[in-house]
Amino acid sequence: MTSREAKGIRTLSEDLRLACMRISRRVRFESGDVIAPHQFSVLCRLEHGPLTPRALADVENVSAPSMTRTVGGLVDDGYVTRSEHPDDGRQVLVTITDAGQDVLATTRRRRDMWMVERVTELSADERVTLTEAAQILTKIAAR
Amino acid sequence: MTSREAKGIRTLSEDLRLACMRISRRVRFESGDVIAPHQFSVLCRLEHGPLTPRALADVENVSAPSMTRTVGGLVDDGYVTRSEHPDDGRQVLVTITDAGQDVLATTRRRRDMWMVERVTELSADERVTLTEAAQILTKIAAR
DNA sequence: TATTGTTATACTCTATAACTATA
DNA sequence: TATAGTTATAGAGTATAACAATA
Repeated sequence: MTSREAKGIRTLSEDLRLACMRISRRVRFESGDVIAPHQFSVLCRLEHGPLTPRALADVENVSAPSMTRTVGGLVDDGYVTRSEHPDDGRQVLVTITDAGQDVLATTRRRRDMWMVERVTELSADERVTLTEAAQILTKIAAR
Repeated sequence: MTSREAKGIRTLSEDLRLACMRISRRVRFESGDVIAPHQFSVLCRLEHGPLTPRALADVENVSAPSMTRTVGGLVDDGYVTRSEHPDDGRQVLVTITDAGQDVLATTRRRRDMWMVERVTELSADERVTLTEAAQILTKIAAR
């Protein structure tokens, strides 16, 4: 790799990072979320099956008492339910409700709408470029 | 616009938004920031000149008392200083210090490094695509 | 009288330490 | 003895209401 290419990578990385962070920030502030970020994140984890508070705390990188509180709030709002674990009396299963699935879908729809409004204003060529870029960015986000 | 194109826009928008938000989240969690997000944001605002707490509160969309507290913390950490406004005895000027400029530069360097590591692993073709995409995403973030 | 900044107070989310119940 | 979950308590960051100083 030449030094010119290395400088290009630094510039590209900086431009990409800044754009992604600015877009993310604006989506969070301007899409009219009805639930808090930490609540949304937990509901996403429960989308494809119940989890214990311990598992939720680990995957969300928060303490067990914090997750107790977060789950408590979601229960109060009717977005999840607590039930006994079938095999282990110490554990609890947290399950998303229909209302929880609804708020998840609504939040995503409103967030996507923010981006749709902007992508619609682009040229067809720009959308082709972004379609290729989206695959690469998705790969970056996952690696 | 055909219905097929509309569906493409929705899918593209969703993919782009998710990738941007995931990248943003990982940068924030994995780049080892030494200051809190709200502190970083305020320091950025002060980068090109002093501002009053009132102006900072407005641009950051927080209350005046919250900004009093945030500025107080930055003063305690040595990243900004408070001084009298030359023309208006009610107002205060908040100015970034050299240490504040340093922490800003360090934070950006570490955040960019996260992205450089990933962009380096891509093919030259993929980087060409992302170079075009970065311009479009920057436009989206600004509009 | 309006504006700037701060203080008083309260609510939320976070944490660590201690406690209860179960494995 | 170890683990899961909760409760007790405290530390940040946010807010609104009230206050002092200045325009």
